[in-house]
Amino acid sequence: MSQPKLSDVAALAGVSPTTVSRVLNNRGYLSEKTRSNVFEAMKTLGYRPNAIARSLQGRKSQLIGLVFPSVAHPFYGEMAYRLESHLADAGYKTILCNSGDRPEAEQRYLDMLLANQVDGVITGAHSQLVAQFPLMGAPLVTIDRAETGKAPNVRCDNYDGGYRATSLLLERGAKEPVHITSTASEVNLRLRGYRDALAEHGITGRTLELGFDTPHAHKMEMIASYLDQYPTLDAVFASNDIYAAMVLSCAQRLRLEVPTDLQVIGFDGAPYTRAMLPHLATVMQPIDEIAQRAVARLLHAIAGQEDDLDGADVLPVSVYEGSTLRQKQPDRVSLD
Amino acid sequence: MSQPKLSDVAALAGVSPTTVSRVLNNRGYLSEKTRSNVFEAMKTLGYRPNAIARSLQGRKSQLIGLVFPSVAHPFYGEMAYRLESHLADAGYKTILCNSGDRPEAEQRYLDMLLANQVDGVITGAHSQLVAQFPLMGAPLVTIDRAETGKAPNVRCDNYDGGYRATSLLLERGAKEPVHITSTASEVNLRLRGYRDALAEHGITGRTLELGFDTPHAHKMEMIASYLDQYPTLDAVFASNDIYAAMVLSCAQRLRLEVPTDLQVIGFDGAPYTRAMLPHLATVMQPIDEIAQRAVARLLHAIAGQEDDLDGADVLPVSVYEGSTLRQKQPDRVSLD
DNA sequence: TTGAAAGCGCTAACAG
DNA sequence: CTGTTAGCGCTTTCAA
Repeated sequence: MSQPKLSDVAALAGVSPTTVSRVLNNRGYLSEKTRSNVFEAMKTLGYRPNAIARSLQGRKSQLIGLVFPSVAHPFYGEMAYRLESHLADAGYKTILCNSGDRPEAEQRYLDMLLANQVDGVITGAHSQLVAQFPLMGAPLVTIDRAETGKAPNVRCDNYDGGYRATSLLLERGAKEPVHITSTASEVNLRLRGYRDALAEHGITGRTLELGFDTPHAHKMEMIASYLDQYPTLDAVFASNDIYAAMVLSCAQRLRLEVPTDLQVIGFDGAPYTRAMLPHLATVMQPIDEIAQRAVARLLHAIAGQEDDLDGADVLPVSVYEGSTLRQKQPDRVSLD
Repeated sequence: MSQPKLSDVAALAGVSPTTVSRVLNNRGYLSEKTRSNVFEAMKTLGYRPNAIARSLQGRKSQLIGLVFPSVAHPFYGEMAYRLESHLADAGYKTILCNSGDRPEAEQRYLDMLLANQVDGVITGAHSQLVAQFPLMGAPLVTIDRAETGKAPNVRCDNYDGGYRATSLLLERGAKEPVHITSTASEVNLRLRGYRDALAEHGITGRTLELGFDTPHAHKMEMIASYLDQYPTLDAVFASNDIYAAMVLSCAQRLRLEVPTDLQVIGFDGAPYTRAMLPHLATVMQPIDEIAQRAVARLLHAIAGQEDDLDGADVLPVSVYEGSTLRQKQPDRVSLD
């Protein structure tokens, strides 16, 4: 037989299946002798309990669905890595779903996950998912994006990140910083932070929207022609490190000196991104802390506990200055 | 009841469970009337078939395990994304495992996957897995690394990549190119390509080994001090784009002009890496083709077909020249 | 301390 | 065209 089953072990050990199950789950009273007998039988048969059968009979599959736009993206890749690691530590397995930001795909994945009896779902892509959350049948935790609806959410302090990034640009002498983002909606907290920081200096600001589905090459063109069109722009706050990196490339192409002519700061600060672009200033998300909190809240919900945080859980960001920002201005001594 | 089951649908539709199962699987002859009755009952109950139960009773779980060092790494992230997409298209779900290159972790993940009755495993991390392959119980396809043992492998032409990268550096005037890699083992085909290309020009070459577990900051130091120590080095072939990017940063720090003083070429060319470092020359792996082939071979094996390729499946690389290589030399006209 | 029996939700014979 | 029966591998009452 290919895969030995519990009853095979029982037969070899000369006990009942129930007993084998007991030693497997370390439940109830067993004599030392039976235990070792059973263990030995398991060894010799190379027995491996069938997780599927266990899930079927019990209520929990120990499966968690992860739904992200794409793990190819450095931020989501890092996040997925962290989440999977923490879930594995807690004895959970991770089903990976790349929804590509396509709502139908999200929907299909969600159906699939529920059909597979996942104990919970973590998502960073939630047009669909959040709407269905109340009636979903499995706990959901959302990550990163501002929540819509009432699903538990863990994210970094996007507003503060936007505010601090922009303030930093201004502190270092920027007069006209632009914000580059995918889409400038009203719920975009990074944008709000940017605007508020500018407002304090009486500046209005400008936003370049790249769109979600725009092909990469086109985005490059948009950035380049924008920088070209507004030569007075002297700083960029990009809503993620990819865009920031693209700005760096465009600047090089346009012979703009960074940070002299143009200061640049990004957002995310995933380790591999930092490794590839160590000079890029960025607002660093506490990725691992977010992952840990998300897992903790999900497991909490799975355990049937009330979610006392009721909604969002906002973690602090930190700023990495790199060398795409100008040096700190020495305190000016007023001489007049 | 929370989740309606097949028998609930049967009851509501006034038929037997078998019949419901039949319409679900579209098997056998059904009267149109029963079909629609059953469908309606499913609709009103919001029925969703329990995949776990199906797997238990049937033989296949439609689950595939993906074992990689870390999806946070741009190359593996992209690969995982592609693999998951192709697997989903074929109706398979993906269990994600980040082994971090720790053999015990690989072992634990493998056990977990088999316990979960995965129909197959795809891995890019196979110290352990490959060894056990013959007795594993589920088909395995390995990716990227040179195979050890007899497991089916899909990868790019690492030797050719190394050869062409190095040849290109030489063509563009390099006299002393160094190869930077994690570990310079005998089975390192990129290194072999590098050496052979150099040999044709009568050059010996030099290798800097960074190690697998070395912390990032330390790797940076190693590169910087190496470049410092051998000022005659005029080109770098890095075994991946991260190392190449690190070389770029070090060069900047050391005031080495790229490509004038130092030419650089990397390896991998994942799209997000390309977006972030568009000027970096690199040997591009055909990531999506590799993913497609790997999935095809795995499904083939799952279907019980013989694997006619018996071992490796090597896909061609392409070279992206960026601007970290010197310009092509104009054909010299001999005047003497 | 152990076993027998029932059943998790579904499908696959085998009737009819 | 449809239903009955049995069983996937395991755990869980309930008894002994």
